[in-house]
Amino acid sequence: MTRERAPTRIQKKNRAAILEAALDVFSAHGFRGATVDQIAGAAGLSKPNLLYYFPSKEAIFTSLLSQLLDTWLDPLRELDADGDPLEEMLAYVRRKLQMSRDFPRESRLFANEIVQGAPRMIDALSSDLKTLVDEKTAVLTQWMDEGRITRIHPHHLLFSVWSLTQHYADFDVQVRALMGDEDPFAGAPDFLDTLYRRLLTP
Amino acid sequence: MTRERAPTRIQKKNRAAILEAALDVFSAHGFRGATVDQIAGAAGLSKPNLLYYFPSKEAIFTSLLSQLLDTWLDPLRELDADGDPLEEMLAYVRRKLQMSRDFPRESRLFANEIVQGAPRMIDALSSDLKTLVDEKTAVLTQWMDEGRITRIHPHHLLFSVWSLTQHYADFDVQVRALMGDEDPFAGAPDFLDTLYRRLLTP
DNA sequence: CAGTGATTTGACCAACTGGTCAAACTCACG
DNA sequence: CGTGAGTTTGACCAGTTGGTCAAATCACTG
Repeated sequence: MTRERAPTRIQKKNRAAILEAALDVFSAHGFRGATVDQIAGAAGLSKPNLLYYFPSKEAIFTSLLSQLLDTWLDPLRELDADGDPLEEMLAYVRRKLQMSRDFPRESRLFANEIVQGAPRMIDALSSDLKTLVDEKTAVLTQWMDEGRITRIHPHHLLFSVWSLTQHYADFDVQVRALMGDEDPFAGAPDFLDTLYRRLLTP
Repeated sequence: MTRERAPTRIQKKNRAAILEAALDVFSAHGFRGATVDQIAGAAGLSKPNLLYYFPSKEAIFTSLLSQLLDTWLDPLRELDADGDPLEEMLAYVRRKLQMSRDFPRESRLFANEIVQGAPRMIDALSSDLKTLVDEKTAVLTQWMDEGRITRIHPHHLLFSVWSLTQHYADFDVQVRALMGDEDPFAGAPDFLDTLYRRLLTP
């Protein structure tokens, strides 16, 4: 009594192609700046054909968002309350920086959306993300109470990790325009390691 | 033999109203997401009337950009090579944070543009901004050579200031969704002061 | 207060965009 | 190899958008 049939080979291939193309286009132009035609073209489909797989542009976008948000938050989820506080934070920063290098489109997709007021994400932010952040700030606070890392405002500490790492993905053009040939990701790990070591060592 | 007449009272008033409205609308929706009608409405003008003052949507945008870029870079310009290194940097961070609090629209305007590849700003970035950054990184490097602040990559240091401060403007919705009632700008100055004091003190 | 240049507007246009639909085509399976 | 479900498409539509233009209105100057 399956409510929906299993997806066919073609469905799987095309849905994947559409989401991949949509990530490309949405992250580069934002929701409004992207056109269905553009996405269809990038996915190698005609516009009506694309709309056979997704009911609307909005549906593609939200499908993409909810699919990616989980992955995006994984590095924070891995922060282990039982590990060594300083090493846990340094490892978290490293994971986050790697995501900025390896998945800049995902970063820009979220950046675009949030800068414009996150009209399609605000619910996820104030539920899923908030829950996770509340949980992890509690861990940080405990570490501080135990005197194992410097006492600083835990929210601002998390924001600092996000902004410092995502900056390399979101503001990529600017970073590259100013650094010339030098690879930003060559010096960034050391810089961030030094920064958080000095900030967090009590 | 004036090539252009002096602007009339009405011209001054309307041009200013248009740029103010354009800042509002562009910063909230990005270039493509903003409509001329929206800007005209916000400025209290009809669309054709607005286009009497600016030849196109593009012209409004670039006019706005070039007008604001100068102000936006002022905090960095004020960094004084002859001052005390640590205090100069801390003051710079403070000025930058204040701009994020007092001019979040300007911050988001640039953020929107740069995230999308800065198609209309790339020239300004690689000329004006690059010149300024080259000059100031030289100052930072000298301070490091003199052993007056920690030796770290100067570019990454500047990027860190930008990302840490502008985050509060650009990602305002997210920050507020996670902090609840608490005012982000209450704790931020202390956090950043601690961070840079610890990072830069040799 | 007449005349002239500055300002404002309604009507309009062409291009673009998200989305629909019936018809045509393709594929897997018995 | 026929058949029905799954897939693709050309033609089309309505709403939006950036921009134009001639005509009307307004504001300042002599």
